[in-house]
Amino acid sequence: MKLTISDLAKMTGLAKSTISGVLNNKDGFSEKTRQKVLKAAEQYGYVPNEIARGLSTKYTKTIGLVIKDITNPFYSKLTKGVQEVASEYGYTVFLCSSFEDHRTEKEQIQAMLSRRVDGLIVAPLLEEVTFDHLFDLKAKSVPFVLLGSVPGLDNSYVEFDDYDGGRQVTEHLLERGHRSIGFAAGLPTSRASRERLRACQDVLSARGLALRAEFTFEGAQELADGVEIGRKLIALKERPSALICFDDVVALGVVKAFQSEGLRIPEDMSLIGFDDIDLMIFPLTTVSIPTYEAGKALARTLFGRIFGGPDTPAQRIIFDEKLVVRQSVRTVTN
Amino acid sequence: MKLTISDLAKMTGLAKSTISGVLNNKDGFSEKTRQKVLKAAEQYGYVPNEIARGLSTKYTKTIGLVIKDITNPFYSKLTKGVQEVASEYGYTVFLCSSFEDHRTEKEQIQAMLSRRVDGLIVAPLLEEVTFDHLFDLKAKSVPFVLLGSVPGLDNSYVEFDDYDGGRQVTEHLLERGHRSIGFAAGLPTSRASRERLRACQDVLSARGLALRAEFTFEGAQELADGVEIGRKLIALKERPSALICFDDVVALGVVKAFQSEGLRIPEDMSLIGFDDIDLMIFPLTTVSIPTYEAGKALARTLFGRIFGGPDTPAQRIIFDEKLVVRQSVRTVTN
DNA sequence: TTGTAGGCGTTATCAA
DNA sequence: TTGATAACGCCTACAA
Repeated sequence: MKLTISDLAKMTGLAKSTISGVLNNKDGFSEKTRQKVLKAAEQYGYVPNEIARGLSTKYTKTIGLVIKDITNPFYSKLTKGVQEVASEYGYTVFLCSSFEDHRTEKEQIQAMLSRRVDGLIVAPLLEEVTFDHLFDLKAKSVPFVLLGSVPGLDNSYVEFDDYDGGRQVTEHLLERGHRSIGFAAGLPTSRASRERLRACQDVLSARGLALRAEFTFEGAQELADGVEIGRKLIALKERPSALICFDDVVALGVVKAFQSEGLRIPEDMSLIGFDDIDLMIFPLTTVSIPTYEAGKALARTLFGRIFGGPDTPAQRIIFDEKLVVRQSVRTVTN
Repeated sequence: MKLTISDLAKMTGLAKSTISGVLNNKDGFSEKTRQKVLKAAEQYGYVPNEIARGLSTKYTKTIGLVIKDITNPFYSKLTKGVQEVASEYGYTVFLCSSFEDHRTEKEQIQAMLSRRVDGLIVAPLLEEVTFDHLFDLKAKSVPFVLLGSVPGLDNSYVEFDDYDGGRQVTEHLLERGHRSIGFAAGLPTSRASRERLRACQDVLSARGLALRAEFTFEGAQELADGVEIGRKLIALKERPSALICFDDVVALGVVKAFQSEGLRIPEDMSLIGFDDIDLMIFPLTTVSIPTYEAGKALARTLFGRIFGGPDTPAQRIIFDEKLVVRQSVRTVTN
């Protein structure tokens, strides 16, 4: 059914190696045979079998991308960046979502490895247990790049300065006169969320302030979680004057909860998010994060390592986060 | 470096074929050797090479997914559905975006084919030129499932009843008293957009009404396009009393444009979208589309064909679109 | 400049 | 119940 190199050899009366050589642009062939081969390949619609090629060259022209959730704009933009660079290189990408499950993450990496990807991009879940599977990759000298650093692992990574982002939003709120600040943190598996929270706490405590337990939430991930948190806040006797949300999606949920109760942002509470997602019509003050660029950087770094070999020095690329002031934070005058 | 089946054979003193047989759960091996093999594989961390396996079995345990834009919630949800089913089957998915470019679509399909995917899911661009590459797939009897039917191509597909969705929204507007209706259509490559537009025109003309040229737009795809259309509408002396948008993203853009000019939806114009995307806090009347379910259906249908062989009858799965009434359409009383 | 032979890691076939 | 041996489709020496 499918045409192979041997078929072409028979048809042209040439040897397999000749066909292979011409098709791979090696030199040392007469113009005549070259044309003959090219014409035959074209004519019969020969499609090289990358699987077979991969088996013999050790390059599958394939990379794996393991993210948390493709449904989140943060990751879909990142994915877009990765894909564009990959296709520039003639590479195809395997996409897997870990869905915030640690075991799935491991299994997906295994699956990619058994498919002999040339490299991996992983947005690893942060968790207490272990990063063994990532250290394993390093030990096996599989090329990979991480989104976010892993302590003790000397490997290339791309990350955002989440701590600084957290600092910026907190200072912005302080400048606007807020003293009672809440925080809707993400899942414990999110490094970004942790860093932002930590920065917030640091900045506050430097001013002799602190997050109050009843204004601090955890595990916010989807819109629904934001709605839930919004409802809880509404039910409280006293509300923080401002809430920092782990990301825009969660913030949007809070907005939704407030709107449905006839409350308004920022009049009834100020609100800040992270990501600066496109699909935002609410004038949310947020922090822009160059996820698309990061996706490209991840891919470029990975290809650097794939083509550069195991001695390629580890890269650390850090993207800044930048406060984008809109109208969801009001100025408090005590 | 990497452990192969031959290595295991040497280590255990058994033959390659024995190792292979045990590992693939074939029967006809004594419990003793079986244990011996399993233990060795476990102990030395043997990972089968799917590439080699693929070369010999013709199954790569790999499917390809070609969509238009992963950044659009419509496709990211669909992708999620596909992925979940794929991983149930132990399959990994190649993701490619055509970015609305016909040539890219063809190339990506080629790339997947050369990687010998077991099957393909394609959300094809609609365009005048040709569907040759899809007919080719059929001719080569590559298993594939389409999102949306292609005229004359007898192949499995999953689609949404876009015509009916268009009908529903138009009738809803008529019921609410609207007579001057505008339409922001998507790219000409979108079948969904065409169908909705066609339905709208049909319903209107059945009532002796018609879309006016100055209220009809084309090529709307991103938020920015919606903003643009919103601005144009604002600049007009006369506006339609309601605008139907090809999708929620575009509708969101229109909302944004109106809001930034201090105009309000639905007071200054009614608005309707399609998709019912999650990240919506604006109470937009829209049409819900089960994209996640469609993704699952696409994958299930594809696996049916992959495992069922070439004689598997073509499936046609049609999902209903359902009007979701919120508050972006006002009642007009003449 | 071209052809031959062997190998990549696996599965499948057939003897033993 | 096990073990040789030949594919699978391609690439890469090396020989002609």
